[in-house]
Amino acid sequence: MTERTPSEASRDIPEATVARLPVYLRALTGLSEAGTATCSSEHLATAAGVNSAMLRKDLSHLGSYGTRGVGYDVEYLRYQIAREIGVTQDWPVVIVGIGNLGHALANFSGFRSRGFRVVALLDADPRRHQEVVAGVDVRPFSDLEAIVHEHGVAIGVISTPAPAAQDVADHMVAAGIRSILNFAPTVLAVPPGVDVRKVDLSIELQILAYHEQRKALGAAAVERPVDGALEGRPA
Amino acid sequence: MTERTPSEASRDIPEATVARLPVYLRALTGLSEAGTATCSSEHLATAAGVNSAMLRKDLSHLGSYGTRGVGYDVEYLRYQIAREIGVTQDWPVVIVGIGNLGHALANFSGFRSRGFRVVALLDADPRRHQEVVAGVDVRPFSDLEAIVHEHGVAIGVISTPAPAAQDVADHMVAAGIRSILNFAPTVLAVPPGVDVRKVDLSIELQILAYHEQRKALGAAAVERPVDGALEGRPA
DNA sequence: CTCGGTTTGTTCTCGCGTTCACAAACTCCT
DNA sequence: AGGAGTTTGTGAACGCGAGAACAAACCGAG
Repeated sequence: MTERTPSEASRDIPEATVARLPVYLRALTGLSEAGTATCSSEHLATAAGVNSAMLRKDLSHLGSYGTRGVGYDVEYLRYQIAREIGVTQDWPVVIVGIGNLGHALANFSGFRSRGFRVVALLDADPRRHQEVVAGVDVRPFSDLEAIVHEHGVAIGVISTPAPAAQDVADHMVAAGIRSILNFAPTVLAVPPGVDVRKVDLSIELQILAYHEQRKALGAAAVERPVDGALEGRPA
Repeated sequence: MTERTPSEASRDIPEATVARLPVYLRALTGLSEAGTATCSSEHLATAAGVNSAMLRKDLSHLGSYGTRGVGYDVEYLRYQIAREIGVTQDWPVVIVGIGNLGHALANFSGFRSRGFRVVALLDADPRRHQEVVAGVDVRPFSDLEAIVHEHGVAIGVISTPAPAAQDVADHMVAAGIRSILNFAPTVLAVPPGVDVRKVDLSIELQILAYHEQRKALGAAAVERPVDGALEGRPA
């Protein structure tokens, strides 16, 4: 096993590794712009904020790029990771729901610079159809299927309010989109074969709040130890 | 072990469970608004998009709320989870970096409705200091420490461009903030005891792109089976 | 009061992900 | 050429999380 033929190695990369590859890619881009030609796993791992052993294992899943005793060629590794992720090609993307968040997403330069091209902005509200955001005009949601077929869109972004999200997702799937990035705070039901990733801003804050509360509780427990049953039980 | 005193049970909840509690909370709020008084683990799990066994195990970590043969009291469980997360109290939040994304975050109603209150918007650019966003006026970044102390801010949100993020984080930590939600595409270095969660929009898209490429490759392999060494290579 | 039906809480098992530790391999210096 | 120093790639150990399965507990009918 562990053949170094790309198509061999590119089989079954662990999900956790896939989620970190973009971080490595970003770190490598930074090193490249800084003029670094070669880097060790330790160096790159620090830049990516991970353990060096984990980095090496992650990279080993895509092949044996790297030279023992030397390190990794920044440009070469960057290209290999980009190819593995698939961002050497351009991905046309459509954004549905042009509210505050949709505006921000449409203007986000990080998409363009990382292989994604926003080909259309859609909104159900006719009052938004006059607008032009980030050089792209907002079109009616009913144009979705035509746009998907015209540009070969494979990835859709949902930034609508929660109640509209499922309907939008259904239409996306019907139009042939198989990858959805969902910013609406709702659980989406999609048929098998369709990937959904969700980004929920308030969930992240709530996780922080939990730990923050924990810290405060821990500090309070030092002052006044123990004591449990207090707030529970209306039943 | 497994005492049901809240303070006992609230020790060491697995991180994976913590990340799902907000989802359950959202699902319960939905059920509550729909007028549902009681629900089974199966019902709630479906609403939250998870397995019922996992839901029960998650809930068991915070205590034995729920009645065998009956299910969970929606309101009661909702309160217990909210208390466990810490969103029964209000968390003052400060947002730094009022660009497109900062605007969207400041206007995001989901924060307010889930126990978070934006007490200040900060930006280093003086041209933005005249603006009023979502009823809050944009103030200079140098006001950070004063605001943190005045309002007892424990959570900071960074929505600046990447190059400014580390500096902002440093000032936040210096001002006493111990929880940071970072939207800038950079790895933040913070001292131990400070929690950082990151949301990177382009990383999510890249993960989708990887799987999308995979699907396309798989489909191609069906047409033309086998054969390995093709795309790799610029040694 | 007893019994059948239902649902929770928990135990057990399995697989994945992370970390450690080391052999293999490369460079550079003598 | 040979050896010392470095760094990668990987095998093995460990811990955590997910799912299946089951006993305990509760309700309601008779």
